[in-house]
Amino acid sequence: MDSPADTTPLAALLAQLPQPEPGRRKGALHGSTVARLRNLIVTGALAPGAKLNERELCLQLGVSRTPVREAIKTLTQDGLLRAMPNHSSVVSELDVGEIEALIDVVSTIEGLAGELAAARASDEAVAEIGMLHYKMMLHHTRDELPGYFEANKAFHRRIVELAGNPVLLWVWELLALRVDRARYSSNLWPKRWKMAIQEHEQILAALAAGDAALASQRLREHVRNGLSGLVAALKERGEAAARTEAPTPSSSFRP
Amino acid sequence: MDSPADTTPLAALLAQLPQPEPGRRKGALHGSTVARLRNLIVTGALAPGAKLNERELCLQLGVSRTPVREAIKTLTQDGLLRAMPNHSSVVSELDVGEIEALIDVVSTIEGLAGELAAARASDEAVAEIGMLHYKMMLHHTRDELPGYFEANKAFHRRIVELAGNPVLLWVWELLALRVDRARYSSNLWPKRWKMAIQEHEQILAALAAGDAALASQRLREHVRNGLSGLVAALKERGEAAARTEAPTPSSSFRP
DNA sequence: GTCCATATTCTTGTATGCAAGAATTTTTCG
DNA sequence: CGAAAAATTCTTGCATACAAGAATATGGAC
Repeated sequence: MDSPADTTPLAALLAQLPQPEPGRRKGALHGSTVARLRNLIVTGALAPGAKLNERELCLQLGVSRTPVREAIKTLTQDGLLRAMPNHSSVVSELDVGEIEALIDVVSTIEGLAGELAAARASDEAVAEIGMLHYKMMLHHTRDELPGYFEANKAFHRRIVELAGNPVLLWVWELLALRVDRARYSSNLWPKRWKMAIQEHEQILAALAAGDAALASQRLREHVRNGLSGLVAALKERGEAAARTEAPTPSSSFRP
Repeated sequence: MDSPADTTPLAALLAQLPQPEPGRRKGALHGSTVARLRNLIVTGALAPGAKLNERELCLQLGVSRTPVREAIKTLTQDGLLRAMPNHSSVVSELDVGEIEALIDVVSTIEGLAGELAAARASDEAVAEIGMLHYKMMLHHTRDELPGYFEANKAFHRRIVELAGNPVLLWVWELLALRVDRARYSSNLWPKRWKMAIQEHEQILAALAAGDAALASQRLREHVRNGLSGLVAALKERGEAAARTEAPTPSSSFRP
């Protein structure tokens, strides 16, 4: 029955795909499985709405169902998957409404981070954050989008860390997952990157001056502006896709 | 006599122990196990610092290791447990520092909720929240502490729901877990309950007036006051406990 | 040919087995 | 008698087996 290649295309993929680790120690599978599966979702390799077949994932990831199921549970809690009992888990939809909801929450959280961070910002910390800012600009000049995203995220993260509030950092990281996913889903250079760089510099200035209210306000608005731009880009792209796409049988109506 | 034993000693024990649910349908074990274990932690039946032995928990909860392990993973993500690879999970310490960190975050989140809710508050919604407020007062007059906590939480939750932002509600629920745990750990009537009731009424007034800025500020301060009082009570009690006894943390508890 | 009932297959939920690493006890040597 | 080392036991991490429910295919009646 199991003739070569054709019957099990997954098995072929299996051999090429990155196995967990050759020198796998014992307690490492859960964490790495979560990370790899999360990456598949955040980067869009697993598209929103995709059904997750556990057995298939086991083959893809080269592990048994136990760590896969644990990872699914974890990512469901993080809001990246949706689960219904006795049904396959599904990659949660990335609707614009959720990103709009994110705007208020993330901007508020980062505003708080700026407020707390400004009160504790040493010269060294400000210099470090400034370094991340310049790193981001460097990636921009090189036209390296992933590096740009990464440095931008590090810039924000460092400010949240500087706030010195572990609960705040915890919440921020949960939110950052969804923000990352939204960014990847557009995979576009922010139209307002020039403005963003200016805003970063103003945030740095407020932090350096220890002006909590100003840092808070500027971070809040910077985040709001950035995510709003993202929403606009997604809406644009969504409309473009709707125009060009083949006619869908069921729910086709015109605005 | 329990002579045979060797083959399946657990099976015999399982029959007597409280089963999760007689009419157990298939997909229900994970959720109920999480809920029961979480309850043990939040209420303090599993004390901070207690080590969780999976096999023991299986016996106590009457399920196999799989759902128990899933529940442990879930609660670890929620911050109620701490896990180290190849070691038993431990109920996370409820240190005052974390509650102090919670103050900034929860007050900010609820402040945002108040702001958004005020803009959307219908008369009906305000009336419903007012009802919850009176329910809380009723429980106070009856000296029913759990009911008081519950109604208080419902009051706050309803406002967050009213904000109409699912991400905000998600974050609030995660934070509320930790707040609940802190409250249970004191298990005391708030000293400032009278003030709290006044503040609730002022919040209601701001919501009814649709004054977003005022509702936001009042909620923020109300939450900050309440949690600060909780911290004060815990510090007081911690000092009292340190004076009188040398407690021994243990993993054993009684059903 | 279509629709409904039934049977088969597939997928998830739960339990259990086995091995690696940690904890504990026992043994051995100074 | 004490301490280090070895062995036993215990606990977790991962894999797999089995069962219940859902999805899909098959067959029959109209």
